[in-house]
Amino acid sequence: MSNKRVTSQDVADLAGVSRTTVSFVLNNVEGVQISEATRQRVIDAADELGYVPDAAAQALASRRSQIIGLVLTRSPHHIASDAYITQLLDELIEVVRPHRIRMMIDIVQSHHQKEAYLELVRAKRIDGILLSGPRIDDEALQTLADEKFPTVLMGQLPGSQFCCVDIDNRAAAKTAVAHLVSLGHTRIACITNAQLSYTAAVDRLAGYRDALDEAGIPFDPDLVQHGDFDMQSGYDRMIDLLDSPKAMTAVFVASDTVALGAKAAIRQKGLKVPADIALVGFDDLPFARYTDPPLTSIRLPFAELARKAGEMMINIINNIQPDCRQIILDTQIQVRESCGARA
Amino acid sequence: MSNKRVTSQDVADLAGVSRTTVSFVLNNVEGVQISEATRQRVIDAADELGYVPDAAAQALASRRSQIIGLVLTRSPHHIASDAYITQLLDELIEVVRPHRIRMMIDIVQSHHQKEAYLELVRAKRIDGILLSGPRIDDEALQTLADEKFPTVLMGQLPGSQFCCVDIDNRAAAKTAVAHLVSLGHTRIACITNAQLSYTAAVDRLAGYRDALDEAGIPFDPDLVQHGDFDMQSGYDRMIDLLDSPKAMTAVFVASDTVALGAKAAIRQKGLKVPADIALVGFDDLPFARYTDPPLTSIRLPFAELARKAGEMMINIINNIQPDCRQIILDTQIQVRESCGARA
DNA sequence: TGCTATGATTAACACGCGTTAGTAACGCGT
DNA sequence: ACGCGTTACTAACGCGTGTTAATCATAGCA
Repeated sequence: MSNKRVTSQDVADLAGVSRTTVSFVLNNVEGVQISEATRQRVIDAADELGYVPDAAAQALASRRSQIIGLVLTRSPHHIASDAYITQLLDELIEVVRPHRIRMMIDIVQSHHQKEAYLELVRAKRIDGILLSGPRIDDEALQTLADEKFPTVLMGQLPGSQFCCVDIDNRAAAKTAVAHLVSLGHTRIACITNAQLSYTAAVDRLAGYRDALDEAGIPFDPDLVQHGDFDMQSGYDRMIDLLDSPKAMTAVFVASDTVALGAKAAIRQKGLKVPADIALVGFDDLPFARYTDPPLTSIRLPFAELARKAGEMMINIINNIQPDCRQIILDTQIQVRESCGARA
Repeated sequence: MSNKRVTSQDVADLAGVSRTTVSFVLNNVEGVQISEATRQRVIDAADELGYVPDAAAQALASRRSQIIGLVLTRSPHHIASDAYITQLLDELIEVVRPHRIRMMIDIVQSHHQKEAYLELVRAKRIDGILLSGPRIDDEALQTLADEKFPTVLMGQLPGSQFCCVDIDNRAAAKTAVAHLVSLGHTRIACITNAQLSYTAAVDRLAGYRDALDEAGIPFDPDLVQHGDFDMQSGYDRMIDLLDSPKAMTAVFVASDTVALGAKAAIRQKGLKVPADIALVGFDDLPFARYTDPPLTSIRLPFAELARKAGEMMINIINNIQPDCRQIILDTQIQVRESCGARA
């Protein structure tokens, strides 16, 4: 083990300058004049020694950890079935990489104290926090707001002033259900993606009602069930629906993952999609076009969401006021066979 | 913003002791005697002030960042379709959390220089590195070995002395194919999970051949296609197989993700699973039991793999020699309907 | 009274870097 | 000779913690 660590002093010695000069050159500090000759000498020396600044020392001196925390406030159970997280992660890493920033990830379980991620902030371990799936009852969030800690939400928190990136869940859900209406369905059930403590679930359900209202179809609470992120919940809630006395010819499931479970339940009951029950999902996960039949869904621009969130965060950290604090991206319906449009 | 940061000095002042004593108490330093009275005073003071040690300062002084890097050496394209990563991540975080360790994640693209993650090590940003999907041609790995940097591989690198956690891909694949053989199939095709530069792909293909050999079925290279991690590749390769003049009654696809694509292709051709073509996957991803028909697959103990890897890493970092350097976990076949056993 | 053993605490240095304030050298004009 | 600005650099402090070596009080023992 070559345990001889190379410090900026070593670089300074080799280049025949002071440590300060090395710092100036390597960090491209503005407003400081360095002759081209010395600049090159320093760079060459650093290069020759393979100098890499110590992250901890840099963080301590500069008060920047160069790390952004990605916090997922969901139970592990949910995480495992959420395929889109990898998409987010990948895009985020790409966006922040040019800024020499790394991603630290934490998963906050509901049964642990929700303030767990506050420690990341307190210890100055991260420069900013990216929160996916904010919950209304999250008190730690208020603390972040009070301290003006750089925060970007993926998802919305009604009435808050947080920067956030999201889609218009309500409009998207309305589009999905309106599509079913346009195909002649009037008895349309709904399985939400999650409990209503998640704002996205509330909004998607509202969109469902909007579409019904617009079509003059009365809302029937018995046709609404609440999913819980994973496939099993979709299966269970669909069985509930099919076992109920209420008849239906279509189901809007506000999550592809949950929809997959629902589809299995429909099949279990000996019914066919879309002949007996038309199905529309939400998210357009990669598997949606490969299911049998392919699943009609709302395409969610994951990559763009992540990119926008990352860029917003970078701006905030660099004290650049973003032009807008709330970014709402467009979605599009992806019509396949499960809704019966292409039967 | 309450920008008055609480330092250990503040705690010391409040408790009426020196900063050193605070450090001793809060870190439970062994071999140092502190009276119970002062110990409690310090703890109370820290509590009252809401003291959280500065991570950077701690890292600088202790030479431990308390961060473990998870490095995925795959293209983003593959990442996005790999649902299992979230499972790994989640379990890893749980395992290291009690040790007050965090996870930093990086994705190394093949077209970037592979040594990218070496910077994490050089900057002492991480205490250990967890590498998923090691590639044979990765030179940076040798550097890590030379420096005895704490490294754990998820997957194997034949001939290397690295600590690693993996399953017996070959035996598992053999089991899967043997199952098809036991159902009477003799014309069994194979679609690998990836190109053969990935050791797992090589091993699973070998297992396929093992099963054929044992059954006395001649190996036909025309029945082998190479997948590329995602569903599209499965779809394409399956179309290739079905378009070829070779007949087959079963397919072993060495990845559930790829298998999903293959299944779509079979359906596209107007064939039925398992009546016309029996299908067996690999990984047993969450969606496997919800496809139509449910997919027979090899259950991969993701959670346990992650746990073992995490524990191994913790041990190495703490200089505890692990009892064994290479952990190979068992897998089990999960028989469902796609193979025809439960038709 | 001295002298040692021990238990409790601290002064002081180290970690590696960013950064402010300040210096030294060098023209250039009077 | 002096002043003055500009360019090119550096001494020295601070970031907040871990840790070693030293200090101080106390008690036991002759």
